Amino acid sequence: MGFKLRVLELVRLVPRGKVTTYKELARAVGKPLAWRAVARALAQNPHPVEIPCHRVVRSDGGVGGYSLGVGRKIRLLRAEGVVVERGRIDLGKLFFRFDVSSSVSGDNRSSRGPASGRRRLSPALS
DNA sequence: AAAATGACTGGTA
DNA sequence: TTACCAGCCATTT
Repeated sequence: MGFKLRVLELVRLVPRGKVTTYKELARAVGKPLAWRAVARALAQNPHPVEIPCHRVVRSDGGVGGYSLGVGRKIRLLRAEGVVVERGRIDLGKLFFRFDVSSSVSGDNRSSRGPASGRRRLSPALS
């Protein structure tokens, strides 16, 4: 099975109303530094809406790209309840983390703490 | 075989 | 805060 297929399989596990990142996905497949390749794999997604690749966003909270157009991606996300404002998503609340314990070869190691750490949403709002 | 590519990332300016 | 830049890696030239 190729890298591409593993990525697509994982993306199917992201629940509605939540999002994950290219980076997180890369780690989930066992290649923490391959986010670029992950993005490429998603771009090759043969079935855009069926396989929820629109639930994969940037680590900085940005929406990221989409083969059918970013506008379409945002629309899909909102339809699932994801709040997208000023082109940003609050990963602090909607970030979905893969359960590493149930996959891939043994090289997992602690990599990261809980839900804190990423986030980059502007505090200044109004 | 070697170089370029891209739905990215994190650090610096 | 936004802008730019080097680094990353499976795939494609």
